[in-house]
Amino acid sequence: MLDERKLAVLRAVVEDFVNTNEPVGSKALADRHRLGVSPATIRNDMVALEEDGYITQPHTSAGRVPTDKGYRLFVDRLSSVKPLSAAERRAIESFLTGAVDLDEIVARTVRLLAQLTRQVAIVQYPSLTRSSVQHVELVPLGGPRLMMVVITNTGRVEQRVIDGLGSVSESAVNDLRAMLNRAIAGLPLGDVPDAVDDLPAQVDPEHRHMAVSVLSVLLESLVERHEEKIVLAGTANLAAVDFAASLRDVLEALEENMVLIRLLGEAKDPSMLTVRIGEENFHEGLRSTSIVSADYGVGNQSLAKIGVVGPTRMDYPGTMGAVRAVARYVGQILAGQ
Amino acid sequence: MLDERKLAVLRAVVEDFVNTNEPVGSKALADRHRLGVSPATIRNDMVALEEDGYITQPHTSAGRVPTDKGYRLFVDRLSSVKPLSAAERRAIESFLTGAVDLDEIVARTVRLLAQLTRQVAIVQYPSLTRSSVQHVELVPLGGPRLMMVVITNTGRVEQRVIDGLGSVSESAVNDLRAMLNRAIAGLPLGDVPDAVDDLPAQVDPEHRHMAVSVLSVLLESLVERHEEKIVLAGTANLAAVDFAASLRDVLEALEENMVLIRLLGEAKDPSMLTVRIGEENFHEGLRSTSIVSADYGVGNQSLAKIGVVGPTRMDYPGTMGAVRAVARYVGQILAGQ
DNA sequence: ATTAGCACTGAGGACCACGGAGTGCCAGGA
DNA sequence: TCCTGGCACTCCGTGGTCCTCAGTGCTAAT
Repeated sequence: MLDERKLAVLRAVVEDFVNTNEPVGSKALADRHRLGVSPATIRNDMVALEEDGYITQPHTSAGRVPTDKGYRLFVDRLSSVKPLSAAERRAIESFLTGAVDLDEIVARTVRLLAQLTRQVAIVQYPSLTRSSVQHVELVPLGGPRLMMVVITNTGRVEQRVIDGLGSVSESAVNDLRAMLNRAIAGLPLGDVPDAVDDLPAQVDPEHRHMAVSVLSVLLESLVERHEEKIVLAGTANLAAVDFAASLRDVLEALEENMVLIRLLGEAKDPSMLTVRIGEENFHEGLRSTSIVSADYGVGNQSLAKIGVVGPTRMDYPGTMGAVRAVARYVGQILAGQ
Repeated sequence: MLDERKLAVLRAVVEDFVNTNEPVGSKALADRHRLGVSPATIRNDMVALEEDGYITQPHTSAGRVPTDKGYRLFVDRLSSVKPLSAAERRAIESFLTGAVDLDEIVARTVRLLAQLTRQVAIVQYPSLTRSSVQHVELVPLGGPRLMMVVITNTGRVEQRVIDGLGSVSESAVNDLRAMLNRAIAGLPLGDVPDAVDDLPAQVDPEHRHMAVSVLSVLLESLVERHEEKIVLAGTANLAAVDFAASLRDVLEALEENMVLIRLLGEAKDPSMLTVRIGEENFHEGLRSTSIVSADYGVGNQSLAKIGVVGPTRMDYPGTMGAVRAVARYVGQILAGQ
């Protein structure tokens, strides 16, 4: 069905269309690629490719354009991830070193990725679920209020104000803090709920109310919003593209964090690149975009995802190379923190 | 020069143009507004207004369009801030209550403002400079590393990892923490540098190195990035507008945080609304946008700014009303935290 | 199986005519 | 002196027509 040459034609169509953004015809293909056959032959192959749904004509007497299915085949079988140039790798390093805290690492990463790919970059904050508790701090704020700060081994800090505790004695807070840290310091966050289950029983009744309040806020802060935080950059790059869907729809989709999280989250295989093309995206506004995403993490442990959103007509090998490289470097930086 | 009627004409031109986005002619004005004079008279007034630079014709035989100068006069003298409807005020309240921490307050505020104005909203995080130190926490991370967490009275938390300290003894950390908090808890951040100046001298020589490192990181964290954090929402609303400058330029400007900070920062008068119109913005990409901004804070103390970016052709009274109302509510919420 | 040749198709650009909104100006009226 | 009705003019935008041209599908020859 699809012999070598037909695949070569498809590859050429994708590459040319990505470059020129114009339907590509048989003659142009014969000129620009060394396929060794005449335009007429290419036309015959194109008919076959079109029957199989890999390319399509916008209208009669126009060249061909890849379909989503065509891009899919291209990504799966006809292309390989393009490694970054030395200059690009140096850029990554100089860009990411010197970040002072997690916020800055994430902010720099997302700008970097947007710049490398000239598309919209997305970076998810390291998930709390897979990290572990470094330390819990309790700070009396005066009156009936207390601030709780949870520090994780991925550099992330969650804080909450706890109110309505009645009077808070300094020593009770100290006791509770010590007890808490004894119970959960070093534990993976997933194990925290079990570990604190019987703590209230160990607190003397006078302060049990406070302990219960603190624990409930602690548990809530760990489960509820654990993966919500996402940062974007490079939306200006969208303006250059003309989408089938309106630009507005795309921008709107990008502002809905939950959508983005689901998009990134559906990667099949950790530490692998995932590519979702056009119609494969469940979200209406993103039907004419493709998303390249990858996990990043420390060691084998995947902490979160990064990704790039662009038109289906994107440079897949280059984008995949950039995403993969940035994901690796971020992992290294986080490991060194 | 500019009698009452000419001003009324200018006001009508601005209002109609904002509504329709089309040059407005003398006949349309006479029909839609009760100016009590004929189109011919309006035409004469328009000529005067054009000579003075308040309106302009895109081309002969087209209606008139306000210039930046015209909008300026409209904002300064011809319009008043439009109070929000009861429904809108309810929306603000329900939207902002229930935020658990500063991040969420800011995130909700910016989305709210974007939604109310149907434009791009900007919210700056509360400045550290005007707030004071609530508490400083030092947490040994094991080995030569230490985490420092500074909590301010505006709910903001800054954290830093300090490395390369040699061995860190538990008791030395405890001493330093206590000393630090004695010295600076409750102080405005601006006073911190003076207050810690002579602290190293009080530490026994064995741990002085650690104290110096911690202090330098502390000072750096307070001054360096104090006002950098900014959040955007509603960029999708830009897609509906067609700018003189390209949309790309506007989006690019919005991604440069330093530009935004300067834009917001140039408000003349705290607690007042500031409006910068078109050419008044120093940034190239924002020459065809207007920016409405306001301070928010607790009591008389201004903590930071919020603002809205939209086309010069915007509903100034409505936008100003929304910005003012949201600024006030955020202040209240922060005060209650 | 490949290729050259050829007739056919449809999008897009150039050109043109025309309707209409809006203008400036002038002369007459309050 | 200020306002108004009337009028000729200007120019944009629209819609129609024509033409070019890139690209196609088909057929016959290699």
